[in-house]
Amino acid sequence: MVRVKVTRARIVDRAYDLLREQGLSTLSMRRVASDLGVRPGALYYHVANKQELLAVVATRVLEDFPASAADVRSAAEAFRTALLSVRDGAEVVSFVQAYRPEIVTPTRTLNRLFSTRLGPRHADWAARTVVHYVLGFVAEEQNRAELLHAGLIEEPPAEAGKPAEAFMFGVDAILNGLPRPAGT
Amino acid sequence: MVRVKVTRARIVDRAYDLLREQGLSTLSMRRVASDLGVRPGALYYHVANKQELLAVVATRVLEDFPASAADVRSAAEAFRTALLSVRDGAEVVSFVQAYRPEIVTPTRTLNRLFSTRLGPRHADWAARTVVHYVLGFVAEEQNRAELLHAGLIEEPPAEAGKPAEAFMFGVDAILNGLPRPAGT
DNA sequence: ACCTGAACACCGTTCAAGT
DNA sequence: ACCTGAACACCGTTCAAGT
Repeated sequence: MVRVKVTRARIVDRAYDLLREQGLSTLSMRRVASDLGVRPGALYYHVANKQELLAVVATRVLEDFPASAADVRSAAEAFRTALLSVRDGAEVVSFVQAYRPEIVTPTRTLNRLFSTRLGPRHADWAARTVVHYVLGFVAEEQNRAELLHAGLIEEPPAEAGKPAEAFMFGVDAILNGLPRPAGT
Repeated sequence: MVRVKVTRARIVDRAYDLLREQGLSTLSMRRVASDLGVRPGALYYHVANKQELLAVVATRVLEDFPASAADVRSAAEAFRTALLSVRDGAEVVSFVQAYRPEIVTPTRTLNRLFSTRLGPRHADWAARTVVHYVLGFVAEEQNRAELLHAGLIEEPPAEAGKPAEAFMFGVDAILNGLPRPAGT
């Protein structure tokens, strides 16, 4: 690559593109550095470490998530879409959620949506339930895609076809319970 | 360590103990080898690669999950307990779920439990919803614990105190819907 | 202020050669 | 059959020294 001036913004740009196109396994500090035509140590003048870089990248992954989603179903769907816009998006966001929870903006949006009908404690739990479900669902989708891409597996995603339908089934379950409810 | 004969079983034992005590970041092929007093390459005579090893370790993590859970709530709780019995348990199982889904036995147990009141398609989706939720929930718990242990974070788990209660709130939501239901 | 050079302490995996 | 020696192609991070 061309070796222009290295800036924090260019580091993040390159890291984001690397993640989008090649996935988490190719997103290394050394690779970002060499793509920018610079030695690995140079990056540490602009970012504290890899985790901080990942946190900023996660922010970008979630940046076109509509903060003003009208309802929980569409918020969940938009969250999944944002995660799928990048390879290994769920894994990155999942990690960042532990490291810097405030970066996972869908949690706040969901919290607000639930607050209209639940108390603060339950709204918080409900928001986190949806977030955990979405991250778990998409993580499996993407992990399988990566393994398939790496040739370490060959089956198509189990029952294939309609992951969007299976996904929404889970969201609806959280909201309204499973079809034909019955306790325990 | 003592350098007895290396066997597949001893490799798995050491890997499992390493995971339990030190977490995924210390579980390396080289570390397992040196603990067994052997060169890294020797392991590859007994296991194909690290992923296969992780799959076997995941089996052990889930081995005291009671296959005969009586209801979904206690199955979910037992699943979470099994994941928590080892550091980074959720991350390992989450990966293995994409690599070898059949190893994640709670999916089958849940499927069976749901089959008594749902058709096969919905029972499958319902089981996967619970599995995704549990993996997402525990992954956050454990990631935060690891970051805290590494000194990369210092807050206690957000609202602390009762993760078990928050966890069950989510399980109950999936089963019966949120408190005071209301579509979308 | 910003970057290089060079090191430190690691990875997973392969494979000829030894026993 | 099982393991060593040694390599290949990597990691993240630090830090004196240069400009």
